[in-house]
Amino acid sequence: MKETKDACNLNNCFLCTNSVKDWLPAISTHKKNFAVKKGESIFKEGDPVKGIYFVYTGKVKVHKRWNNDKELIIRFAKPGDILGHMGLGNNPVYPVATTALEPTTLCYIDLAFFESTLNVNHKFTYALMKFFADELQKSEQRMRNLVHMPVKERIALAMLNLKKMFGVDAAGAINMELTRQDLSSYAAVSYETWFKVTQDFIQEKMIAVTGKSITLQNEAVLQKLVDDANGGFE
Amino acid sequence: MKETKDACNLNNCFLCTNSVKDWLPAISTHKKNFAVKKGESIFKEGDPVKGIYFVYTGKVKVHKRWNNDKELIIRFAKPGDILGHMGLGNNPVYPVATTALEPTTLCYIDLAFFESTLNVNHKFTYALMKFFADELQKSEQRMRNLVHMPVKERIALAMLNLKKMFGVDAAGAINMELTRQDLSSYAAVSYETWFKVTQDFIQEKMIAVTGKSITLQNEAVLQKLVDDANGGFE
DNA sequence: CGCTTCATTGAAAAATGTCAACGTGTGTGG
DNA sequence: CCACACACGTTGACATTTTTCAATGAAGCG
Repeated sequence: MKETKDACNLNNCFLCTNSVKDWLPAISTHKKNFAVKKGESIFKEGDPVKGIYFVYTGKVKVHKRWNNDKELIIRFAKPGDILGHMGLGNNPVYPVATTALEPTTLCYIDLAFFESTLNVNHKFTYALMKFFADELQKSEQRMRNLVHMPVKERIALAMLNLKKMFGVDAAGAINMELTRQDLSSYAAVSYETWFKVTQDFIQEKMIAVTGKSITLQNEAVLQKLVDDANGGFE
Repeated sequence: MKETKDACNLNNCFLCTNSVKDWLPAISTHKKNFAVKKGESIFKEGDPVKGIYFVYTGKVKVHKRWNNDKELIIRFAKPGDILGHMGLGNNPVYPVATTALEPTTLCYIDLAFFESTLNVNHKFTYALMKFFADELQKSEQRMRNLVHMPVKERIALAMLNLKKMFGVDAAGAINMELTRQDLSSYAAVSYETWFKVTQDFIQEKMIAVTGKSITLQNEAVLQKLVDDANGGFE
């Protein structure tokens, strides 16, 4: 992770777009920008919290390790999102790890300046509170889904989520390259299981896979799988 | 749920303890107090969000339904906690249900006044933001635990959590009465499985159960189960 | 006393993960 | 350019875990 200059023009991250105008100069002085290479870690589980990151460009996975070789991808972060906010509570240690999935640029402010910002910049505090409320809602929704949904449905849901989050490219493929390991970690299933279910989906013409690109060919059926699993409750 | 007078003296809920002094009169005028009977629902999944609740006394479960007959208990709320905040994001519908587990008193403010509070009362917004950050951290931790931990460990963890959250009574039993259904929903396992594992724990003198009281007799072993499952990662 | 509800238990089924093997490519050093 | 090792995708068989189902027993209640 390398510090860079001028990567950010104060207009496309959560911090800047949610700050009052006259606080921007202060941000400009205090912020740092970083460039992160694909596959590089931004922080790891257990690292002491020193500051908070805002994603400017790129994509990042937020994950939690399990038993040395398994992991669960909690969520993805994309431009406009926040990283490292879970360390803001009482526990001064990051509870999750974050890794760039493609070249990523970040805006960073240290905890001290972050606290000043919260005190001065009420618009930001408010926006942050709302952001957390949303994240919490998503997290609890996801918790229930992961706990109760069968594997097939979880994988269908994962694919739908990815498309919703990252959109599709010109060819119609989900605009995100993930290793198969990552895909299975996101759906919270073993790699082999993920593979087999995916084969089924391909057989049934619900998705198409070429290399690392995934195209949803029949979103309606995938959605129906998920809906049926929910039994009418969302 | 019945409205009551004078149930709250402005000093023991999240709202009041985190507000600036001169905002308390306004709260006093706008707040409502409710008494909820054991087993009664405060709001249900899908209900439109009208306001936010603060637990004054009692205990509440926050749960999400699944397929008409299964549910997952997301978390518990006790005095000082907040209910209904997940509706604060963009989605104006409660994503979870809340049900009183014993006679409970609540403080309630409607959304309009809540928004005014946020605008005026920055101390409160700040505290709320911190609260959400903590909740989010717990939620993500719990998500990973529920996904990766085997049943036995999940149940051990559930018991330890309950003790940590609610403490013990004079006899040393966990200070909370839950139906066995609720217990299994909290550990995210089927009722029968919960029962069988619990029997094992009793055999091995790790817990004792009399009626609805549960006593942890060997917390260290339960904790070790959980720690081992985590493989050194917290 | 009969009925309903809940607790308890065992057996069977279903879902998922684990393991090992095989093939296919891909890069490297000779 | 070839041979080899190595990583990774792919697959099937198998083991394990967990749930589901059904039967039985116990307990409360009109």
